Amino acid sequence: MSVELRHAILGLLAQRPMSGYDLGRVFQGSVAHFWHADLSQIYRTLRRLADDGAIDTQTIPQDGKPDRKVHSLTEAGTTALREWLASPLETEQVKDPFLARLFFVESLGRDAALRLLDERAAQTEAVLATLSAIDIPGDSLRSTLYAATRANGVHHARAELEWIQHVRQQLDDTKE
Amino acid sequence: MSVELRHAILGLLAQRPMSGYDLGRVFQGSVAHFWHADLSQIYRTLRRLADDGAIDTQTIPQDGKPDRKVHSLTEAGTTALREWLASPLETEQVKDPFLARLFFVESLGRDAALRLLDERAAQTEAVLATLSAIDIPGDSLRSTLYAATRANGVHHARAELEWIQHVRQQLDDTKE
DNA sequence: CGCATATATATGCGTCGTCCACTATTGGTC
DNA sequence: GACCAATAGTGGACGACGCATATATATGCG
Repeated sequence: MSVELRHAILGLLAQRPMSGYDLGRVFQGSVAHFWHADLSQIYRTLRRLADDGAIDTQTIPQDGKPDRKVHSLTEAGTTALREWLASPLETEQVKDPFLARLFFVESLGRDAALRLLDERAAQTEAVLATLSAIDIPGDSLRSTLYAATRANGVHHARAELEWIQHVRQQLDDTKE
Repeated sequence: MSVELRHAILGLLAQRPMSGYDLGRVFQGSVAHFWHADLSQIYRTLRRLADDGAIDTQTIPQDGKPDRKVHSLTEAGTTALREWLASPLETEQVKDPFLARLFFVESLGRDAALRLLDERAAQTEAVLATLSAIDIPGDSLRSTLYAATRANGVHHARAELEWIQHVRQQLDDTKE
């Protein structure tokens, strides 16, 4: 729930100072499998972080392009990040559009449910391929944890495929 | 993304006509493992569905309590539901606060990461216990699909626990 | 030459969603 | 008797978010 983008930005800036545009590329790239954010939202959040004194901004003039504003954590920002990291885990409120659809597809009958599962299986295979493609080098703590976030997706994708097989069997036993 | 609460409400009303308050209890209860919604949001969405002519409202006077407004699908509502169910699956944009935390907890060191995993494991065990507790009776298509939505949570909870074990081992091999 | 794309930041609009408060009554607990 | 929860619905405030658009320039493609 509570203002996660703020924390994600603090976390990224703790790793290295960056501009809003840089953050946008990171959210589109390396961390896209666990977080994403719109550029306009990033800039708005950066402004609020600056207002709260959590980040320092250094303006680097460039010719041709607009000024680069490189943001880095202040002491207050570092403290805020640590507080978030140390706070107890909230139980996440689930919203799973696919499961909702599977549940409600009942009104279209068994075959529609099976087709939906096929579609989901294909989608999951694609995700699995994407996540497996990259092998993360290095044995630093950071790269180990980064690899872990990707491995999480792999484990869940496999679980999803196994579950789909399970449901297919259940549906085969269901008359109608 | 796109206006899922509308569709979830259409789906529930297709199963049986209900009041907004009833919907609230369903979102807090039987479907809470894949969707939830605030009462005020439910009432607002019902109003918009009524404006769009997707639902019919029958007011049933009660003594003592406010009138019950029982909503049911119109033909237009049924069509809208079917269209949603038949539309192609969108690839869901992931936002996983836990994975974000795990990635950024790097700045607190290896022990903090291990503690976070412990917390997650406990949380996941609790979810697993809740989901496993209920055995769904019946072999109708609806109850099979409902059981499937719960089984999904079980499969993923187990995958999460396996993944945690995997990450613990990786961290043991990581110096620092 | 025009058009698309990348770099870089920012504003505005509208929706969605959460929290809180309020109305009104019945029934149960301390 | 006072307080709280459940039933049933309504309304406001506010934040988070996504999409479109604006600005300004450089490079590359056909």
